[in-house]
Amino acid sequence: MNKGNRFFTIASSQCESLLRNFSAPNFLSETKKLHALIITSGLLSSSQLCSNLATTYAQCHHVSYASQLFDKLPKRSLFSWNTMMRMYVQMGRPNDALNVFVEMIHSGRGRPDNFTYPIVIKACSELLFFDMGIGVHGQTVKSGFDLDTFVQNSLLAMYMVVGETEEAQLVFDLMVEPTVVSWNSLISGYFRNSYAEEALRVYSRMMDEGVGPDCATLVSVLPACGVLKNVEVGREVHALALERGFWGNVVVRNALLDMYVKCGQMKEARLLLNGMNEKDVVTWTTLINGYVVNGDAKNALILCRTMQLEGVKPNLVSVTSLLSACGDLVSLRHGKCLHAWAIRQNLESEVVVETALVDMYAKCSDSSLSYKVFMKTSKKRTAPWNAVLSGFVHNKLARNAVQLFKQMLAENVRPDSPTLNSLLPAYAILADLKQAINIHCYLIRLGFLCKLEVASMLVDIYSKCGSLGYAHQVFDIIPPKDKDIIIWSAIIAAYGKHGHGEMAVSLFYQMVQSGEKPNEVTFTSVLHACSHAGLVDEGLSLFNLMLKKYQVIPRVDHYTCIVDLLGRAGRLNDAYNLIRTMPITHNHAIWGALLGACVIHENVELGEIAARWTFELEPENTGNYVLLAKLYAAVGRWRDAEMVRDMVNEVGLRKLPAHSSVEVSNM
DNA sequence: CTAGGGTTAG
Repeated sequence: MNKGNRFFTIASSQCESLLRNFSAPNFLSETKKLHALIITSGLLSSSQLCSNLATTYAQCHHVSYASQLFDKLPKRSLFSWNTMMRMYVQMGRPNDALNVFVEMIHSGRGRPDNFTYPIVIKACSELLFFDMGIGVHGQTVKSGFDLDTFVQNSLLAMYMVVGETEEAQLVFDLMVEPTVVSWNSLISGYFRNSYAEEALRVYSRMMDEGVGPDCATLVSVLPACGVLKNVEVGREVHALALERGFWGNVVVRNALLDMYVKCGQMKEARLLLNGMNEKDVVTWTTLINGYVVNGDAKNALILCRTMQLEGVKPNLVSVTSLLSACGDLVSLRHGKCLHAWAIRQNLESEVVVETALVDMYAKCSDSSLSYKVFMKTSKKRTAPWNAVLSGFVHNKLARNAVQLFKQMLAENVRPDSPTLNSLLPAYAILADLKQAINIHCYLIRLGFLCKLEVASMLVDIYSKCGSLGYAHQVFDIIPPKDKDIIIWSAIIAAYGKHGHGEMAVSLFYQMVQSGEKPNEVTFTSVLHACSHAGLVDEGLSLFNLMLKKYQVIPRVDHYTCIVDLLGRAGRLNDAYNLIRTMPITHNHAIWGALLGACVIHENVELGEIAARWTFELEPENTGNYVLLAKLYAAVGRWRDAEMVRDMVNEVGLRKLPAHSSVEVSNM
């Protein structure tokens, strides 16, 4: 042996024990040094050491060294197979993990064990490889590993991920001793598959059976309390968190905070935040977003300042929420500030931020900027298209919306239900029958027509186009038992709009008979139908029905319909008294209804009162001046009529220009 | 060595 090499050699037993200790990513450089030492010591020929080195590299997440060494191994231990697969799953490469698994099976060089299956099953569920997952499940049954708790838990999780809740429940029911992990998977799985009630039921069963919950339990059950707005159970969980010492976990605290937010308990949420001494960016963002979704955008922006003052930087999620707040406040100034901030933070090319920016500019009525941001986004995702579409419709740029939708199809971007929810109102604005038939055919082809909200919007579109026949056809497609209050209201409004009062009223009673409880919107539609068709008695009795039987608190538009009804019947004083005695504040519409009636019945005294109110409440509407002039002319007061007409011209000059169109250039 | 968890646009 060469004496000079003595200091640089190392015994293979030493290597083995060192390698065993280097089993985490932060030992990568040590592993590399040891690797070099093994080579210079001539120990690489030892297959045992090579195997150890490969697995250590796998545990250090060094894919290329691990796989190079692993591929050359003459004999592979089960441990090394498993470690390779786990490395790939942990590195977010489940596909490669499955390739290793397939190689293992086909080469006949290894038999999967109870450690292999959970890794493989996890890879299947991450790839949504449902069929393969079932196959692996079958293999576990054949080999008897399906009785292993870890295997069962991973199977349960996989079935939940792919949406097979019944299969998951079956796995759970067959477990001899489900652990807290099994219960947690069941709870969060039901929640993620939108069975929130079931999630709560499982939780209470778990508590009844005396299974000790852990942090994950609380974090799994709290979102279910949130969507169900079940603050009672939420408070119980809160108490449990304090009692069992889970309060120290920031994730639990954030989940609790979000539960209060989702239940609309903003005061409690705020108190909770104020009482926390450790707050992370998620804590703040949860409350900021809470203010936004609970309609208090102003406080969201204020809270952002507070957060920054406490030294916490907003993240991508915070910015999207805050941009939404700016849209709600129609505050272009704040929105632009946030846009600039997002650019500085290099967040502006994140899809969620881009989408939020498009949406914010649209809500602030700046369609050009909205479109400009959209042009810079990646056009592959549906979300930015939806945002710019809904923005166009929001700003009444219906033609642009339809044009953009066609472009979207030309570029093979797949529309989803939000796309249609944004787009279809554009067709209602256009009121173009040919276009309506076009989109109708398209919806049939894509199978979107079975969706109730889509059908309801189509009813509205045909109604706006003046085609009651088509509207009714669409209405009839929906089976009676599936018809909801929205589609009923749409068809009632359609008939009402075109003066078919009797039909509207008849449909209203059909709806009641079908077991649907009319709401304030339905009553608005049917009352409007009555006033439009002059069905005075019918309208009054329906109004009575609304107050007495259905206990609907009337809004100003209900009163407007009644004023219109009474007015048409010549009962002008009754109408006037109703306005004066109703328990809510009047608006321009109700006085407009009275003014219209006064013109028909040539009542100057009340007409002047009504007109004065409309001028006050709606000074830019020239129609009211025209009505008053018409009234004066009808009773022969020509000079007064002339004077009012002159006022129209003055008002007309002050009128704002109509919305400008946005140029949709070729992309 | 293996299984379960929170905030996000339209």
